[in-house]
Amino acid sequence: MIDAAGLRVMRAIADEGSFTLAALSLGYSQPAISQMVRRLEQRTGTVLVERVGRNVRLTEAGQVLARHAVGVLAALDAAEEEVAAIAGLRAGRVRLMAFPSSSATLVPRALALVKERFPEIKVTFTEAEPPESLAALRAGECDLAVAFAYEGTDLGRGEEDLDMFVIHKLLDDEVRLALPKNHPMAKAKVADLSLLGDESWIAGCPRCRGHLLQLCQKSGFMPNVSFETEDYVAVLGLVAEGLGVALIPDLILRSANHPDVVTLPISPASRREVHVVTTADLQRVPAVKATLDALCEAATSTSRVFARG
Amino acid sequence: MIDAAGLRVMRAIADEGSFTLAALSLGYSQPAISQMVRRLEQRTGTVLVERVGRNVRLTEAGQVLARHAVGVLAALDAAEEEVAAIAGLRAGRVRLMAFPSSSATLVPRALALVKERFPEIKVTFTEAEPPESLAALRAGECDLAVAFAYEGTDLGRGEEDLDMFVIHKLLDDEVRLALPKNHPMAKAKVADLSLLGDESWIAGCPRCRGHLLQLCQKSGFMPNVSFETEDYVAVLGLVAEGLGVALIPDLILRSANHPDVVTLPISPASRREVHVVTTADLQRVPAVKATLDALCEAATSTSRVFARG
DNA sequence: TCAAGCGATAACTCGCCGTTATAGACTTGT
DNA sequence: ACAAGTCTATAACGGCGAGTTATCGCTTGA
Repeated sequence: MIDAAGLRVMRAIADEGSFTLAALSLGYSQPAISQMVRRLEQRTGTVLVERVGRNVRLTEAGQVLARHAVGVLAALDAAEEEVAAIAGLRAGRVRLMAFPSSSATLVPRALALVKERFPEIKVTFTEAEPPESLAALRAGECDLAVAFAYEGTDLGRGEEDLDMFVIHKLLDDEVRLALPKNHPMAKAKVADLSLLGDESWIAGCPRCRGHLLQLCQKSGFMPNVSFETEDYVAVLGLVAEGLGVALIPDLILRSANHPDVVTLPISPASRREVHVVTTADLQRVPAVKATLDALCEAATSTSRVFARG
Repeated sequence: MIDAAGLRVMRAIADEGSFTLAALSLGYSQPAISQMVRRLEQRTGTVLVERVGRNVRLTEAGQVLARHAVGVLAALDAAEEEVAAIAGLRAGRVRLMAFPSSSATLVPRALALVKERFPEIKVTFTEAEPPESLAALRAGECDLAVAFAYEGTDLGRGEEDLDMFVIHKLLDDEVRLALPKNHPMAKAKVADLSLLGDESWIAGCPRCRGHLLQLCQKSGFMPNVSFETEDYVAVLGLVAEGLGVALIPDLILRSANHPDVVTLPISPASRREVHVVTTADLQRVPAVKATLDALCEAATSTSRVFARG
C-alpha cells in the first residue's frame, strides 16, 4: 500500500517545505510530487498535506509518514549497500571445500590471492574428499569444491549427475612412485610398474586405492596392499622404513617430502586431474568468481613450478 | 532501486522455500515472482537465488535482502497502521483554540463528546481571542478556532482574509444587560438602552468594548466607561457592588452568575454569533471533523437550553 | 516410465508513474 | 493596484513496470 517512493516523497516535502523544492531535491518534476501526494492521500484515505496559500504543510498523518520515512529509507539504504558490497567484492563469504592434499599448496595460495585482492571477502575452507564436497555443493552447503579425477574416471564416485555443475580444470597432477632411497630401483629414471609386482603396496584414500588397483592390473599384476591410510605423511613414513612402496600425487610431494624417500615418474605414466566445481548460479556470485579465479591462477603458477620435464 | 515489493517477495521466498509457495502466500501468480526476482537481480547486479533442481535457494545477497525485509516491512506496516489509526479515528490530535467565554460551556461539552466517542483522540485546547486564534489557524498552529462576531461585524479584527477559511455557525449568543438587583430597572422585562445614558459602564474585551460603543451610539449617547476588564467574573462583581452596568453575552451567564446581579434582554436587541473556523484541508482530517461535529452538537444542545423566548 | 510439480518464458494488458504544457492562485514589489 | 514571479493543480500523453494466462522444459517420486 505505502511504498518506499511515497515515503521518500513525504520526507522530501517535510525537509524542503514545498512540492517544488521536494521535486528538485528528488530530481522529479513538480507535478510528479503533486500526483504522488494525491495518490498517497487516496490510498491512505487521509489528508497528508495542507495546501495553505502557496506553500504546503504536513498534517499529522503526513508528519507520521515523514517521520517513519527516515527509518525505513535508512534500512533500505543499508540493505542496498550491503548487497552492493557483495556485488562489489567489498563483502561476501565463500564456502570452499577441497580434498586434503590440495590444502597443502593450491588452496593456501588461492586463499592468499583472494585475501590480498579482496580483504573483506571471507573464505571458509573445509577439507572433504570429492564425493562429499560434491554432495555438499549439491546441498547448497558449499560454493566451490576442489575435486580430482584419475585419468579415465569421473569426479566423485562416478555415480553423480554432473550436469548441474560447472567444472574448471585446474591442473594435471602426475602420479609418482615413492620408494625407500636404498631401494634397488631408486636410481632409475622411470619406475616400470610391471617390475613391482612383488612389492608391498601402501594405498591412500579409497579412490586412490581403486586407481592403484587399476594401474597394476594394466601392468599385469594384483598389488599386495599391506597398508591403507589417507594420511600421506604416514605413507611417506611407511615407505621410508622400507615397509612398502606407494603411488603419490606430485601435488602432495611439494609440501611433504621425506629424506629417506625417493620418488620417480612411473611407466605407464598416470595423472590425476584437479578440478574446481561450482554451479552456474554460484559462478556468477562475485566473491565465488573471485575465489574461483584465484584458484585457477594458483593452479597455473603451481603447475609451472611442478613441471619437471 | 530496491522497493518494498521486492523485499516482500524475497522474504516470502525465504519463508516458503519456493517461488510457487511464495506466490501463493502473497496472492500473486508464480511468473510474477519469477520476473520480480529477475528484475531485482539485474537491478542489484547480483545473483539472489540459486536455481537448484526444482527448488530455489537464496544466495548470500538474497539472504541479506530477506533479512532486511523483516525490519523494513515491519516499519512500513507500523507507519501504515499509524496513519490508518488517524484515518480511523483511533488516534489523532486536534489543536483547538477558543475565546475565553466559550470555554465555560460550549468547549467542555464538545470535548466531552469527543472523548466519549473517540477516546484515543487528543484534543488540546488553548484560550485565545478571535484575532489570535485565526492567526494561529493561518499559521498552522491550530486546527480549529472558535470565534465570535457581533452582528454586523466580522470575525477577528475585520482585517483578515477569510477566503481560506471554512466557517460554521455554532449559535447565536444574546447580549444581555447586567445590573445590580436593587437597580431601578431591575424589575423591567426589557432594558431600554436609551434610558441608560447616565450609567457607569463596565466594558469587556476590546472588541466587546467596540460593540458597546456602537450600540450606545445607536441609542443616542456615548457611554461613560469606568472599568475595563476581560474577566467576566470581575464584571459581575463590579456590577453587584453597584459600580456600573454591563453588557454580557448570555453564554457567559450560564456558567457564571451572581446572586446580586440581574440580567435583562436589551432593546434594541443585539446578538453575537459564535462560529467555528477551520480550513478546507483540515476539515477533511477525521479527528478535526469529529471535533468540529462535536462542537456543532454541543452548540445546538446549548442553544436549546439557552432559549428564553 | 509416467505423472505431477516447479520454474522459465512468451505474449499481452493494465495502470502506475513519470513527462510537458498550461491554467489558476497567492505573494511580492513597484 | 497592478504586474511579475512563484507555487500548486490539472490535462494529455508515453513508457515501462508489473501483473496476468498459456505453455514449455526439467526434475522428481511413485
